Amino acid sequence: MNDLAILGLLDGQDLHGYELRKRLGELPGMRAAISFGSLYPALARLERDGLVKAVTNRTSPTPPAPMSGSLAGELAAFRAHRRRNSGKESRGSRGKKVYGITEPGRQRLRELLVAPEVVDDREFAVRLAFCHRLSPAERLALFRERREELIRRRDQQRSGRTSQRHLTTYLRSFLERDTEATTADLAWLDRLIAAEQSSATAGESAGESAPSKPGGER
Amino acid sequence: MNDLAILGLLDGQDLHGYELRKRLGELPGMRAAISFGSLYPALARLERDGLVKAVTNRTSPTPPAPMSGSLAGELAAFRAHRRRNSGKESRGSRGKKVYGITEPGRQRLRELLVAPEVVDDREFAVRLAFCHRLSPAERLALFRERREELIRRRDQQRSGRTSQRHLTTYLRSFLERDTEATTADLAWLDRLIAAEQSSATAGESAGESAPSKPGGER
DNA sequence: GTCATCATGTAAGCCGTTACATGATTGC
DNA sequence: GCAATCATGTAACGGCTTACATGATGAC
Repeated sequence: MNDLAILGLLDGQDLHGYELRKRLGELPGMRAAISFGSLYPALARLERDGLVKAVTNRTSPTPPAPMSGSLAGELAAFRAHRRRNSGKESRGSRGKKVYGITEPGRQRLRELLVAPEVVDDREFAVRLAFCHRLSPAERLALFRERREELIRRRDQQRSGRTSQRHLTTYLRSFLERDTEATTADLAWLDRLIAAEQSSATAGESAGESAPSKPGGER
Repeated sequence: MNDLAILGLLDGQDLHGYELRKRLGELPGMRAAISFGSLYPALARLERDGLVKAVTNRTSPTPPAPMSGSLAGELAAFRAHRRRNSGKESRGSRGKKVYGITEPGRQRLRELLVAPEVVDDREFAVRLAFCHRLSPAERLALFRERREELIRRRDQQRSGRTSQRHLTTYLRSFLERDTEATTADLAWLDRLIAAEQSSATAGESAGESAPSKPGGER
């Protein structure tokens, strides 16, 4: 799941590890940000496999940081950089190691997005965050797979409630709420699928498969 | 979390590992049953620490298995048992190792139930399954802690939605549904807390702290 | 007598965490 | 200069999974 999230974020823009971790934490389904002890080795592995590569720290298309006019700081960093080693390696102007996704990385991202179902709810949330990289058909398949998982779960809850031996009131109440939540999730998913289908049909007649988003990428 | 679930289940009745695993899987919040490679070492550790102990396989107060009148089987098992070693060790009539909780184990269970908050949703579900072992005050504290966590989460969702950069429609839609779910969870929890408080008050006036269970003393 | 299931364990390996070590940058 | 924060890593450790090994029981 971490690989998926890392590649997904880097597909949007180049980032260095420290920043990447913050974004990872903001992603829905990634409640707690992963630790550096996990992130850096993961990045190293991805780089080794050629899925990401370190790039020079040219200003990103959409600079996320305030970049608060610290010209003096930039210059000092530049001097420091030259002091250490002049231009060798792909480290940015501040010693930050900025990563970008490669073409094999993008391919891998799509693979991970369409990979066989997983039961984990958080995994679905992460996939959803990057599913705009999929084709309409693949996206629909992802949604339908999720739908089947939720239906499976709801049925299990229903059958389980009757077969269950002596439940406490607390647990019974919880299970009711749980079923309710699953039902609501299912309704939401159905709306999502319906919207997707109609936009796919619209795209068909228009000759393009663009989601209903103005100013979409590309 | 596994320790909590194991101790909680054993507090209800004596069980052997194989059966325990099945029950663990049925517990809400324990979507996938843990593996044997995790369970047996855990049980060994708990036994070493004196929190559970192996007991002889006397018939449980509430026999869960069909116990389908296999008298011949029982006898054969008894013979097999005698063949191997006569009465040494606390193994039941079939080689099954049936565990029961000890007094220190019960104490540990209560410790785990009231232990400081965790963000994991599944952990709360497991605690809820066994919270009837807590005093009304402790239970209320558990609920309130959970409530604060949910409120924290909802506020974060609200602030996050505005600060978030370029969200895809998919993610935006998901976040809306997520907030909705959190709100509904919160409402449910509030009902639970209200019910708990009224039953506590009722118990107070009656001189006892009994939950609202029919058949309880006045 | 053989196969599925019940039942208990061990070993190797993956993946993630905490703790530690190091150094640059910036504000005061 | 000093502290806080940014930034990158390594090492030790823990927990869980898969795969493997073993054997009893019960159905046919």
